[in-house]
Amino acid sequence: MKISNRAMPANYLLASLPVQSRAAFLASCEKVSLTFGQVLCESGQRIRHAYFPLDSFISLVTTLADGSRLEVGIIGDEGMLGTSLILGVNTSSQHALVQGAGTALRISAAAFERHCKRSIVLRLGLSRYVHVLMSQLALTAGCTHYHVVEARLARWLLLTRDRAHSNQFHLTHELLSYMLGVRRVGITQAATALHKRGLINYSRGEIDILDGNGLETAACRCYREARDMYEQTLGSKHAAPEKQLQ
Amino acid sequence: MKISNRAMPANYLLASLPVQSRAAFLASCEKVSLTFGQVLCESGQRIRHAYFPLDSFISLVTTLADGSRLEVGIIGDEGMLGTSLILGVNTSSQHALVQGAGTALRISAAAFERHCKRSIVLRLGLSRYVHVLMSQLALTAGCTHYHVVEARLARWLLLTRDRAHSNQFHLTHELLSYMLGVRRVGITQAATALHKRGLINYSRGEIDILDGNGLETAACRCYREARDMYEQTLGSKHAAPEKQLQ
DNA sequence: TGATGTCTGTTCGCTATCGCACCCACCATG
DNA sequence: CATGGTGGGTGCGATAGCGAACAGACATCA
Repeated sequence: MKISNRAMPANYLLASLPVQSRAAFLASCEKVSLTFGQVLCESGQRIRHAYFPLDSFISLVTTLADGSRLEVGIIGDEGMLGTSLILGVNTSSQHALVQGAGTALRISAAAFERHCKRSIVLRLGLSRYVHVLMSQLALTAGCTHYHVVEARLARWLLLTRDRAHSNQFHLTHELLSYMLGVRRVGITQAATALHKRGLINYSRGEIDILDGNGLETAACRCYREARDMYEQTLGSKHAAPEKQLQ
Repeated sequence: MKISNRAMPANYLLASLPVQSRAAFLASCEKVSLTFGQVLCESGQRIRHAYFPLDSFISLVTTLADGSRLEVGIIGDEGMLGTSLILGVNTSSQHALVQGAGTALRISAAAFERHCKRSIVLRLGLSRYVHVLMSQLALTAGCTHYHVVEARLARWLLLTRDRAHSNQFHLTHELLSYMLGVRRVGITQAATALHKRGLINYSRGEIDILDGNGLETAACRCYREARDMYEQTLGSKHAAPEKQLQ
């Protein structure tokens, strides 16, 4: 039952909210373009806006005291950035940077908090996503610890594909190594292995997924698990999303 | 300004809530004893109760599709188990098992949700803890990935000490290896190293921290960071906690 | 056409951790 | 006092990933 009409990008988290609570909320949003590499919020800093990606996607990166960094989450049109605001906290504890350029709906922190206060169904709907994000954080912690780079890379490429809505996207090995917390050489080796198995192609930063199913087999099952968890909690992204402004 | 009166154990998360919202809440709670190894909720199962440890503490364990397990959080009298309920979700995504026997305040899921609905300050106070927990999940993901077993073990012992309120507690290498996701032998080696440096003693499961400050030096800075984050968001545990029932 | 910068591939020695197997020390119990 | 269970120590080869350095391939721009 996959609906393939991508002519009008939408945010499925917003689309999953009840109609009556959505109109007023959308009126406070503005559509913005996000450029690759843009930093939307920094760890420890005040959150100025919440973002609901439409066709962009955003990495959540945690920074340790010794400076090491690791991507712990990725947010596309299935989610939102700025969940802390739902919890009544207006500082972020992670960096957020744009991995895939595109558009997003943006709302100021103040307006967002106001809407959350006013509409219980809105807050509850978004709270469910906070729960999903927490579960995914825990899952990712385990995955990062136990699984080899090749499987993690495959998983990451699938996550990106789902959010980019395309089998092709731009990503250098350098950047991937940063996301997965390994050396660039480690990515090159894993990517070479996936390439030899005919699953992907890449050249100078242009990655092309040739065999999505094969890639899913190469990935750890964490990919499926995270996806299933989302659908169990928030319903299938593709189950007749209601029409949405913008 | 450390208050050392431990005669009447209290849960500091509850103590941090405004007085007026607390009385009714506490009336719905009952004091229960938790025994070592008890499973309080299972991944994917319905949550029956929320728990606020008094002198017990609880491990949050994530399970991957391939069966590997990893502890991703530890909950003592600074927090609570069952945060999903605050988010309007009544299934847990992690296992929770009792690491340190003792007492806790328990409240049924239904009553908990009712109180959250009624009292905004209650919900907001607990929501801040959800934020802390999320931040700690992200931190732990990075720590687990980058830091060596010895530093992680030191951190874990300090976390446990804080929650057990004692420099001595019972924990076998076997169990520690399970928590940290490494071989038992890996723990033995790390523990031997810490022992040789005069930081800890242990024998047949009885662990004794000899030099807390030294152990903190041996641990990665993630320990301090997590602690600081808690205090920044929820205030110091030891800043004159108001008197509390039970 | 050449110069420079970006992206990818390869190699080498090194370390942390793994998996497995076995042994020893201590304790409780019959 | 014998026995079995639990907790801890040691040793060995295997391996995933690290750090560093270098080389080639391609693109852009002067």
